[in-house]
Amino acid sequence: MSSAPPSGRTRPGGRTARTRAQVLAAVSAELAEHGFDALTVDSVAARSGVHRTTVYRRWRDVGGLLTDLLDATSDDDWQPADTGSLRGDLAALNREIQQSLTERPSIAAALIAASFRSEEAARALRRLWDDRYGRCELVVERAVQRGELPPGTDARALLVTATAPLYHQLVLLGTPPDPRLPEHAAATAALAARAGAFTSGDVEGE
Amino acid sequence: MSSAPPSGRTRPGGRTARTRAQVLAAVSAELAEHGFDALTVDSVAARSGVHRTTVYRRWRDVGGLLTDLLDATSDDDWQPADTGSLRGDLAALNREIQQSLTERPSIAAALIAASFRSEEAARALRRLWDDRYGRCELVVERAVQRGELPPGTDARALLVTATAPLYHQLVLLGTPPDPRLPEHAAATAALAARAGAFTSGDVEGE
DNA sequence: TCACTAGTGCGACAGCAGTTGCATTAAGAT
DNA sequence: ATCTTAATGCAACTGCTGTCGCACTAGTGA
Repeated sequence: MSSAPPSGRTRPGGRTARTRAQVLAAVSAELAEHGFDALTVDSVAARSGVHRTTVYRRWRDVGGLLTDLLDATSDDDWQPADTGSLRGDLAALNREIQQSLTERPSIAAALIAASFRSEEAARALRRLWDDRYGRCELVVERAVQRGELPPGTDARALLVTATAPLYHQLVLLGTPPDPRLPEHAAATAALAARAGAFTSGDVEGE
Repeated sequence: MSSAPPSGRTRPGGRTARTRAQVLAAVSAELAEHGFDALTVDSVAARSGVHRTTVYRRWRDVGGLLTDLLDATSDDDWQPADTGSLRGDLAALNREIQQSLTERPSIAAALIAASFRSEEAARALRRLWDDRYGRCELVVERAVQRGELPPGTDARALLVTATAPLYHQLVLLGTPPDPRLPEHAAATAALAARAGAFTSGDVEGE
């Protein structure tokens, strides 16, 4: 998961690396100044000093640029916070999500927008989410070990339920960010999970 | 909320109405045959037999076309199902949402995609959601009257929590539709709501 | 130091999106 | 029937996106 598709003996040396650095810096700067809507391959190329054709060849489109920027800036040893309680862990996670969707410039928000135009961006985003949700399953495992949750809890379903309201409000509904929403969504999901809502597909009261 | 912006004495008679019908039919057909990605103003114009310029003038862009199609096909007297229980009502609502996002062609999915390119589509979509969520508050009121929920329950927050997992899974995460998800998300939200998770901002255990 | 070639620069090109000015048609009013 | 003008048709234009062939630069290995 590094930069662009290799084609045989790649040559990651001086100039190539410099080109990539210049282009990614330009993407970041354009994103900060004009936002995602104004982000075009041409503007990035002009700003970076690299030729249009080179950008098109190596990154294909705006989605490719954002994907590479994401790979370059993401820390590969990310792990969920350990606050000692399921609710606290989920709240911390939700705060991170709200932060990443609200900050300016938001690479996450830009990537989501780009995923509707670029198949590469869509795949990159799904890989990212799959990776993150996978790591977060640890949160659920810890809660089970603490006896907070029943064994057999569907970690992925719980995590999606806890985080979905944030994405829905901020990305789709376009609601202004509510500082209490991360905690509230976490608390709600934790409450339902404790009641066994994510265990063996059956919900209390069914 | 009818068709296009009027500019004085509008003239909704024969030819204008015929043009609109032809264009909307073409949008629907293009959407069905080639999907949203291939939906361009030009292709719609060509198929409808109406001139490019006319489409650009009356609908501005793809978002405007989808907005008008939505207005034309939406029933203004929609109301949530009354199944006798909160959980049942939410499940029915979620089934409708899953249906609208999964059917081919999905105007809803296309409109969501378009909302990232067209400001008009974005506003139309938010109006639609605001309208729907507003009508669905009735579901929560009924539940309160039945004694299923505590008074003072935040209807909008509950509804968003109940429906968010569907949008998140289907639209953002790109997960294939799970036939049990509508019921499960509804049951989870109903469970949390009964425990007071959406009452006066405080959650049980805080 | 030298040869090989991946990567880049460059210009030209096709194609689509969206706009503008003007001519034409037809809806609605008298 | 006649007039007014909203709505449409038409053609030309700008600007942006993405591609292609060719020349050239500079890593990389010998």
